[in-house]
Amino acid sequence: MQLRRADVVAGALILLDAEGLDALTMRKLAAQLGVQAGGLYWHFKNKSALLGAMADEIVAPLAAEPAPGSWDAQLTEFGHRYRQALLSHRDGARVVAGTYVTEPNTVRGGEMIMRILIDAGFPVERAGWAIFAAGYYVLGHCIEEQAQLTEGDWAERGAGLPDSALKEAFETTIRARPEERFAYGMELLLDGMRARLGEARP
Amino acid sequence: MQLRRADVVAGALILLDAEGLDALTMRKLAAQLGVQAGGLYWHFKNKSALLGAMADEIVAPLAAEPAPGSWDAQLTEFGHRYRQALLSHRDGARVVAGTYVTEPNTVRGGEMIMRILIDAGFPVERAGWAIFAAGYYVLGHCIEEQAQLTEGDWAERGAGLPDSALKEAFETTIRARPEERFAYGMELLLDGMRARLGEARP
DNA sequence: GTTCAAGTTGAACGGCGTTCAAGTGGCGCG
DNA sequence: CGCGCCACTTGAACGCCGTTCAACTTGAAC
Repeated sequence: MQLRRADVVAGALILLDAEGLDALTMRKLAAQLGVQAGGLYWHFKNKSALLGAMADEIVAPLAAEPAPGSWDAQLTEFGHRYRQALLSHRDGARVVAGTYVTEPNTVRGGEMIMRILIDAGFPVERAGWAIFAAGYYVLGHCIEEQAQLTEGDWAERGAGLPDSALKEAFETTIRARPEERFAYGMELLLDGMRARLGEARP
Repeated sequence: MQLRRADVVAGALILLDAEGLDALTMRKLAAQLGVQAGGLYWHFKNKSALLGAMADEIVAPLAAEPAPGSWDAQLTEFGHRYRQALLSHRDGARVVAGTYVTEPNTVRGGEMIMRILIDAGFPVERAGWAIFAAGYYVLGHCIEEQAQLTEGDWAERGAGLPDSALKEAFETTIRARPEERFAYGMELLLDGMRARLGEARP
């Protein structure tokens, strides 16, 4: 029974969910697929190409059309879809952050969201900047959200802090409902975009 | 001649600047310090503790008092200081992103910026959320900025894209003056914070 | 049934982080 | 001044990693 490229990616995502990114090894993946490690290099030129294919798979939901509505509602929906996609696999955010892909889903998603902002009235350049900014925010937020799941030692980290507003903020922040916290940051950026659009200086 | 903890960190930062994060190896660092690799483990329990100490050193400029002024001017200044600190060492942003530190400079910087937002009228929780959001943005932006320096292959990446608004945005975005692009994203977030403060629903 | 490319093996290479018993050197104390 | 001790270093090993490559096997097309 021979492997296809897609089988390797699927197997890699299963292993990722089971053991996390740090334990995702070419040898372990090969073993799970019933194959020797070297054989994987026929399908992917190296590990990072494999991770790129995994990232594109993770991000696949972004290639779907957004629901009709105002540009800011669509952008919000997009942000939440992005977050959900990243959270749908263990360490998904780190996988996506570590690769720079020009594969189909990533590209389609990017085009979709660009169109939303351009139609709303942003010049191409500003639309690009705003999307990159939002992308950094979502990725950073999700990386931290997933780090919390993996290591149970956030309390320990907080314990290293002296008493201060920082400590209080740290503790309430990491205990907050992540969904709500995520939406807040998203709204901050959206307020900024709305303000600039309203004043015709986007 | 024996080593001190601080000598190890200093040597590590020199090696980082010379060869980048991926080539920062315990063996290479030891060689540069005129020592065997195992010896480093007397000073740091493992590599990630060393990276944590490096991160705190990189971020040291954030422990300084901000110049007097309005809260939003101070926050802007802080963001730019953060960016400059990250850019001041090769791969500095990746080093800082990969660690979670409770060391002195990191803590002092965090307390400083919390105070700015709280004095401006944000409830502690919202101040924390806003700062985390801004932090993700700065880190993400700088990681990308530094990736550009290291690999000269952005053009090649763009070439993989089909013609579209995305391609145009991609190309103009990555060629833009990074300082200007950075400031734009920063302003987006600040607009959001100002809006929420003005309407008394922070 | 033969052919031939697609796919796999198995072994090796060099490098990594980390551990640890054994050694050494500098410093304070008597 | 000399001694002892402990902070620091050695040197070698362990187990893991990504990657390479010549040799082998398979399976489908003719």
